[in-house]
Formats: sequence, structure tokens, C-alpha cells
Amino acid sequence: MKASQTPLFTQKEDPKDAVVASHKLLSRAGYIKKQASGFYAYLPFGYIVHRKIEEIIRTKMNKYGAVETHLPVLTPAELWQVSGRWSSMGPEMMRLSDRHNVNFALGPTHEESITWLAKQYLHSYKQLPINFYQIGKKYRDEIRPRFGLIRCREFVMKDAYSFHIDDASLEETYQKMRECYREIFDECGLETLSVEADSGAMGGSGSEEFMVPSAIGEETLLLCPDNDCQYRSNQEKTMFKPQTPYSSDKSNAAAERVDTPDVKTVEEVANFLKAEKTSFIKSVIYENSSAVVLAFIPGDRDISETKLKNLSGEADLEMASPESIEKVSSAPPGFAGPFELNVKNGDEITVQGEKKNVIILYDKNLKNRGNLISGGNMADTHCINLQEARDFIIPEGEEYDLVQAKESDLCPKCGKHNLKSTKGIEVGHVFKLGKKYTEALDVSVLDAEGRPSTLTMGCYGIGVGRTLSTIVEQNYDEKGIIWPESAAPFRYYMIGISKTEEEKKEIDDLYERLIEKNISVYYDDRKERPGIKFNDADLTGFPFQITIGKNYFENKKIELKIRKTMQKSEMAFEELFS
RNA sequence: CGGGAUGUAGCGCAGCGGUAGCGCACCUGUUUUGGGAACAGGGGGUCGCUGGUUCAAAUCCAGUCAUCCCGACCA
Repeated sequence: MKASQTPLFTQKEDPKDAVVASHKLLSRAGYIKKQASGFYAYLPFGYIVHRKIEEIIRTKMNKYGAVETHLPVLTPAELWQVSGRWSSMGPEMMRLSDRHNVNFALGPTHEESITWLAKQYLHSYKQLPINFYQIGKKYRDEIRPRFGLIRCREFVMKDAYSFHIDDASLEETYQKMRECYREIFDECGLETLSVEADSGAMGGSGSEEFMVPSAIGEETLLLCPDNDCQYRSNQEKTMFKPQTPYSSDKSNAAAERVDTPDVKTVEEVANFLKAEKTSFIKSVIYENSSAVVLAFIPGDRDISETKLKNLSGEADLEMASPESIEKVSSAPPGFAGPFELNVKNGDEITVQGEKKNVIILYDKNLKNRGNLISGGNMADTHCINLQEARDFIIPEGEEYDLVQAKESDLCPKCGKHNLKSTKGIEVGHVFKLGKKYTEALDVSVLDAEGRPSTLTMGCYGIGVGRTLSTIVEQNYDEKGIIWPESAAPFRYYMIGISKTEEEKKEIDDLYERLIEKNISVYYDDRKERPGIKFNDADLTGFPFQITIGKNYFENKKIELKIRKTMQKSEMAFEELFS
């Protein structure tokens, strides 16, 4: 390919709306162009890279036994209604209707579609396991598109869905996909960490995310520094293990209410009562349209909203309104506590005309403790000398992990080392899905005994554009992008420097010889000064640069430069063929 | 949706009551040509949109749309 037919679209200045390196460089080097927030056009080089990454993924997926399909982007509402996601997906799903007012959604993901497909053709356990995948556009009306290709509203995803007769089979495919992903990201030149991830309200028994460590990562990871332990998890999933165990000291003093006028937060009350934050019970209250969730956790820690949502089984929880708080704690916000609470688990209350279930959750680090302090369920009042089992009861088997873990907590796996925190970009996710969709769409096959058996599923996703962008995020310098060979648009960027038409013709011929040998080369044959070409070559970032000019016409030497190291060497043109 | 900011030429910006400017890019010519050339000439903008204030609005006011940043979603 040459510049006279496929032009460069490079620019000197960063677009003003770009904040991260990959977005700036991909824009400046003429790979992508934003059309609207979260929607990007791919320019010729960008699309070549995109296709190369797709091809890496495709090759590996095929190698690991997955079969490629292609599903419609526009999906009928009916499918989503069956699974319940037509309503639960909310505004994130882009919807539209046809001329007959039939509703559709631009698929944000394709569990329903693929499950529908599986239902059409899977009838026997002998057909299993099977792993369908596709590489296609996804649409998510993200609240905040960000960082160029990292978080888009339209993006290409490789999504795979496997179907199994039992958990053992799912486990086997799940492990294969983990291996497959490792190979894919390796080949893309990305160093990934796989971390334990939240499996969300969908349930499921396991989920891992493939993370690329990066300062611009939107995920916080907690890692055990010990090489034998290797515990790694997404912070929202990390089990909390305190550095120092909470005191279990108890006294015989009875629970007592004390005046704490206008002191509300744990911080304020701790100062006021001259007590340690660790001896407090922090009460947090969330709600959605159908439930009010009270959680009690150690006073020195923050709640993990992810854990709260999973354990309560309630999605889209938000901080409770003052009305709801008053309803459950008989006091304004800031004075709730577990002692003499006037609601209990399973109660139904009415707040501003809406009926809501009360769900109460206790953190396990409050079990068997005494000398605790919490809100008194009365305005301007706190309770001291609280003792679990005496003044409030955490039911057997309901000691939950509700606390958000953080750096320097103990590793919950080995219990020996302090966790380290790092940021990561999520480029892939493997997930044991279970039966949610096969049950909803009633997908079963006959097992070996001739009995119908509902299938279990796994799903596996990779964001293609995000992977592309992440490669740049990890591989650039002050001059521009540095592509790994596997993803580069071309292997060579060839710069011709000629003073006469004859010389130009001679370089053109050399280019033709490379093309004949099927060498991946982009030829910058523009009538530009050399400096412009050198800079564009560095900016666009192909692995090698070939310069043909004065030295060739005088000594038959060309110059080869390695983009990554900037090392230059002279050689005969023919050496390119070896 | 809450908080903050910005919309002026293809890109990056200045101008902030008197009718539009700079750098880069672009076109023509000359001289240049191994790390973003110099000179000369030239083209291009109803200043996001709508309304208001004013003799006069890019500039002040209101509304609206778009974009970006910080928080809740996710590949």
C-alpha cells in the first residue's frame, strides 16, 4: 500500500477532547476519528489493526474449539422480555421500533440471542458441549463514554457462549477459554493479570477478568505480593480480612443511650465520645423501588456496594432517602443502629406510598463482639456498651462479608501478606453463567438417560477496540505509537527520498519488488520533505522503517530502523527478502 | 442524573460591546530537500443553535444543543 493511494491522516496536535495517550495518539496518527460521543470511525490504518486483532482472536477461538456464528445486531424486544432484561437493562439498552411499532433493541450483549439459537438446534447431550462465538457490534448507552476507544457506546466485541449438560463440562470449557485468552493477549503483546471478579446478580459460580495494569484503568485490583499465593481480585470482589482482628472484649455494662446532639458520622461521634472507630457499628441504608436494605459494618470501614447488591439480591440500590431512614430508624439520618430497631428482616414498610421489603444484613466482623457503639434509633442519641447476641443478634449463618477491602488489608487467601493495589483496564471476561438464560428460554436436551436436562452456560467476552487501544496505551513513546508486529497495520514503513524523477522511479520499482514478495509494507511516496516522513513514520508506529535515499543511490545501501529501539542499521535492499 | 468546564476556519487557540484574528494544515509560484523549510501570493468562518438587551452582540442576558472532566454501569 502506498501513500498516493491510501493517504495518511496524521495531525500535529492532539484533539482537545482526548485525555489519555492512546486516544491522543490514535487520533493524531490517523487511526480513528470521533463522530459523536462514544462513536468512532476507523480510518484505513485503524481498521487494518482492528481486523488483525479480530483475526488473532478468531484463530485462537477456533483452535480451542469454538464455532463462529453471526447474530443480528437489532434484536427483538420479545427475546429480552422473556429473560426480564427488557426492563432490568434500563436506559443502557438502545431501543427503537419499526414501522409496525414492534420494539427492538440494539444488542448490548447477546445471551438471549445465542440461547434462542441454541434452542433451535440443540436436542441431545451428544451435541454438547458447544461453544458459539461471534465478533460483532455492540451498543451500550454508557452513562459516560470515556478515553476514546476504551469506553464507547458502539464497539466490537468477541462474545462466546458455551452450552453444557453439567458443571463439569462447563468447568472444562471455562478452563480452556482462560488458556485461550492468555494466548490471545500474549499474541497482542499485552501483559494481563487474571483476577477474581464479581459475578454480579446473575449468580454463577466463577468469573475472572483479564486486566492490563495501567494508571488509566477504571478498575482497582488487589493483589497478594506473595509469588506462591498469587491471589488477585477485583476490589469489588475481594474478601475483607482485617489486618488486626477486631477486639472481642466484653463488659457486663448494660447497653445505654447517650446524648450526641448533632453528631452523626462515625468520625464525629468517635471524637465526641473519645472512642476508637473500630468499636463503632456503621449503619448504612440503601433502597430501590421495592426494598430498603440496612447493613451494619465495622465503623472504621466502608461498605462494598457490589457485595451489598449481591447479598441483598437487589439491583440498582441507591442511598436511602431521609424519609426511608426515618421510617426504619425512627430518627433522622445519622442515628440508626441495630439496638432496639423497630423493623426486622422481612418486614414490609410503606414509604411515600411505595411498599418496600426490609432487608437487614450484618457484617461477620461484628459477630461475638462487645463494647460496641452505634446510633440509638432516636434523634441525637447513640448507644454504648452494645453486645452482639445480647443487644442485637446476628443469626447463625448470616454473618456476611460486606466491607470493601482495600490496600494493606490481609490477603484473604494466604492470610500472611498485605494486599497491594493497582489499576487495571478490563480487556476480557470469562464467566460461568449458569442456567439463567436456558431456564428463561427453556433450553433443554435429552441426557444419556433420556430425561430432559436444562443446559448450563458459560460466556466469554473480549472488547476488540478496547484491546486495540490498550495495546497503544502500553506501547508508545514521545514520538508516537510502537506497535507489536502482531497488530501493526504493516511491518515496514518505507520512506523514499528522491531528488529526481528517475530516482523516484527507481524507488517505486523497489517497492514493487517488495509487494511481489508479499512483504507487508507501506510506502510513503509523498512529495514531502524527509523530516515530515520520518516523523509520520514514528507517529504511526510500524515496527520497522526502511529509508531509501542518498545512501542507496551512492552505495546501494538502505537504512533499516527499529521503531521500538530507534536503532538504525545499513544493509543491502535484498536483505529484506531474507 | 448530580458537580465542574468548554463550544470562534479542517486541527489547536486568541479576541470578551464598534462588525473576525494567530499558528498549523490547504492552493499557486520560486528556491529548497536525510528529522516537522524559507519567501511571495491566495482560498476558507451567518463566532454551536434560538430568543432577548443595545444605535451596535463572537463579546452581555436567558434558554437550548453538543463535547469533555469528577462520581454510580461495563468488554
